[in-house]
Amino acid sequence: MIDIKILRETPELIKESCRRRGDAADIDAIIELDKEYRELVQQVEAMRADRNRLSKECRDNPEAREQVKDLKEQLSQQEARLQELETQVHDKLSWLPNLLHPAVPDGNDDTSNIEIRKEGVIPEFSFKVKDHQELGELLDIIDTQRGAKVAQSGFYYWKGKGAQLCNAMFFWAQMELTKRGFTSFMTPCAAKSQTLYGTGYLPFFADQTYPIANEDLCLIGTSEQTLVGYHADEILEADKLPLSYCAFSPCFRTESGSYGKASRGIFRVHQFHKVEQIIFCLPEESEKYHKFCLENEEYLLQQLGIPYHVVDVCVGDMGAPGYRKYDVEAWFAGFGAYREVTSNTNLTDFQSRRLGIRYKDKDGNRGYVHTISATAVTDRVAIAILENFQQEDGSVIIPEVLRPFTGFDKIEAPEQVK
RNA sequence: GGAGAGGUGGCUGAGUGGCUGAAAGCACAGGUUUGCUAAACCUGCGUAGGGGAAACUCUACCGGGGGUUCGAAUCCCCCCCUCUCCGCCA
Repeated sequence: MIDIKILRETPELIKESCRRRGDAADIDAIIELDKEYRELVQQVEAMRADRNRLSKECRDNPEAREQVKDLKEQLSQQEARLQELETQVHDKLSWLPNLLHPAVPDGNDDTSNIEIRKEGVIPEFSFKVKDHQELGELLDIIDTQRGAKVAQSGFYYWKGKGAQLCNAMFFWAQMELTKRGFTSFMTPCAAKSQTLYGTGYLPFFADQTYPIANEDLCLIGTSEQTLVGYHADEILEADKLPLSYCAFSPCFRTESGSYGKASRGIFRVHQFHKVEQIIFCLPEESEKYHKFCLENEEYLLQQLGIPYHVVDVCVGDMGAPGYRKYDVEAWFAGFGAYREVTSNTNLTDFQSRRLGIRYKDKDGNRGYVHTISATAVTDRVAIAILENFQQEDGSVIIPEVLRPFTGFDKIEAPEQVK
């Protein structure tokens, strides 16, 4: 949610952000509505003051009662109009995207993202590489057929050593994050619409969510929703900040409108799994912690031995709630390209304002905290492991850091292939 | 699923029609006392919005919504949530 004061005092900031994002919101119309609202508020409050004053006289002066009755009738009409205006302004404000960091690149889609750095050595193979779908079938560790049979196309099974690999990776990532000061969570996998609204998923990504029939609940699209919502309507002690939380959860997304986009294998699916990093911090520190989360993402990939590059995400590829975003794209030998595995967004006060998450310092100063939302690892990282560490016979070498958790160092190819 | 209890400020908790934006305690902030810590005592202390240079003042808020009334935390209706007990169950 944009601070309405910015709208009143420096609307050009918001216009500029909307212009760069290609958002056609009519800012002047909102300002007009707000102006009308504020004028009416003054009127209504003056009338209420009169009403209250007269009411106090009523006990001793029965004549005042008639006056108050008249006044109340006028007042209720104005109050109805006021309510209407308030709702309109609020609805329009809900749709406004966040401001933009000045350095965010222009552009309409991911082709305009700017590579910041490249790490790791891209593996070379002396044989024809397989993609994860092929490997998954060959090794009997990914089953999309039965995922579709049991649930729907877009759902899948990890099986055997594939499942063990994922469990190991997700557990390891959480251990690494707790070493870096994160508190681990397991969260609800459903959240009410208010929580989704507060985190900015509604109204912007309404078509991406799975609602639960007959309930005011949706399956979570990410544990960001439940972790950020955790502190809704709370005032946090400034000297306890930052709060760093991580969680493992399934993530459910309808992916409506993205059919055909790199749909082979399990790269884009209706349910994936993720370890998430969330930080609540003071506004002046959000850039620092935004970078901190990026360091964590990179550290994890480095430890796994996966080559990647970091991109500065352009306006067109960034969601409305984002102020600045870095994506990490890992190398996928099967695709022969870098593809997104993690993303890291500084949401500034966009979520905290909607959710009412504030801080208070020793001097009694209050404000809205900033939130950072960043991926740590997802199934896609496991896919990158399969594709990058495959051997000629289709077997896959497990990264060393995961071996204490998998209990094996290789996913063997079946006998007939050898 | 059945039965009961309850939702008041950062927390605990009074409060059944106007003097209650809300007692008291805790916590917190400032001060006095003190060799240090502790304790004691005094003072202050809800949130949001509007007006004002300020003092101050106005409006709203006691789970949410509606109603009765000149006036509601308090009375009525609907909804939501939490807790306890019973049943069922991972």
